[in-house]
Amino acid sequence: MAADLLHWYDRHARALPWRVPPDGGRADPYRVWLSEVMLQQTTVAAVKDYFHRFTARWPTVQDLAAAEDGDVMAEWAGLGYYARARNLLKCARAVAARGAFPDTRAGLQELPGIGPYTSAAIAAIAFDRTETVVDGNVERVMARMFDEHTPLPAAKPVLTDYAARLTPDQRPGDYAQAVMDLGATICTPRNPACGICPWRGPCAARANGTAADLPRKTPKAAKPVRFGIAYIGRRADGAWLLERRPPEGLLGGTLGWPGTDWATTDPVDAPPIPADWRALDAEVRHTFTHFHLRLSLRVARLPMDTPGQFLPDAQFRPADLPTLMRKAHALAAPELGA
DNA sequence: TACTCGTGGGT
DNA sequence: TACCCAAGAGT
Repeated sequence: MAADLLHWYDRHARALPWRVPPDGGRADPYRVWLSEVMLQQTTVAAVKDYFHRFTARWPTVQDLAAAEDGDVMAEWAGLGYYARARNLLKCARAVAARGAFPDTRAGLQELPGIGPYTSAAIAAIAFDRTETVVDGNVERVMARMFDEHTPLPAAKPVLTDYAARLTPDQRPGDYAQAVMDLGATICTPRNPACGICPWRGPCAARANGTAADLPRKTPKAAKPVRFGIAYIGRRADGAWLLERRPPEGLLGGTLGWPGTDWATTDPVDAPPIPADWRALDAEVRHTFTHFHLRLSLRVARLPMDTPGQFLPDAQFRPADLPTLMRKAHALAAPELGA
């Protein structure tokens, strides 16, 4: 069964920057690790440019380990789930200190930001270990192959067991990528292309006509709306009033505009410094994983003797901000002569 | 176990 | 528009 999938993969593998060349080039553990962390809960299309920028700027794990925290956070800005960037640096420094990546799944999983999926992926792809990767694609493929109706996430252990049963001991890295590619291109969440699937023969859901209904998932809670105010201040010399957010929690470690907490009740105006703050009519609407945010904006031109942390205009790039803060800047900048 | 943690694209 | 979804990890 695995041979059928590998045969399909050999003919349909997509050209992705982090792939091992099909003619036998060696997988670079650093690039495999970097790509897998970036791909956590993130689409291939979103990752591509980030991967190229990171590898161009930091070609080895030693280079990344020596980078400044703020530079890495700025380079990651816009990709989301910023704990990944914080853990990326921790992991790079741990690997640089020990000399190289561990070459076993257990060793890899001790590192920050490397969990059950990523450890298996690196071990299989970079070190040719027979390990089973279980991501969202694999869960969906296994739920259909075995017509498993138990809803996720409760079904995860059985789906993992199914996946392990099918894993071959030849070409484990290619096989891992093949199952994920199958899920991404054929065994898709909606309208699966069962007619051209290399596993259409053994697939139980295909036989039972249930493929499109699997995997089942427990319903998610509705997202509440939260409200807040952000203050975009600019000094007479063009410098911007910005702050580094605390290293834990939402947008932890990223650069952003000072502001109120985000609560389900109307925010109380609380400027970071006294000034002639002016409210903008437009608000930023942004959706996070578990709530919607409506962010009101205040802008002010600030005198040169204003206390606080200012970033000179020449060093300020909106692209260094997370998307929410970038949206706020886009609305406020025209009001501040930028 | 269940929750937290971003963002952009597809339908 | 309002969902759903994406190569999950940490707590």
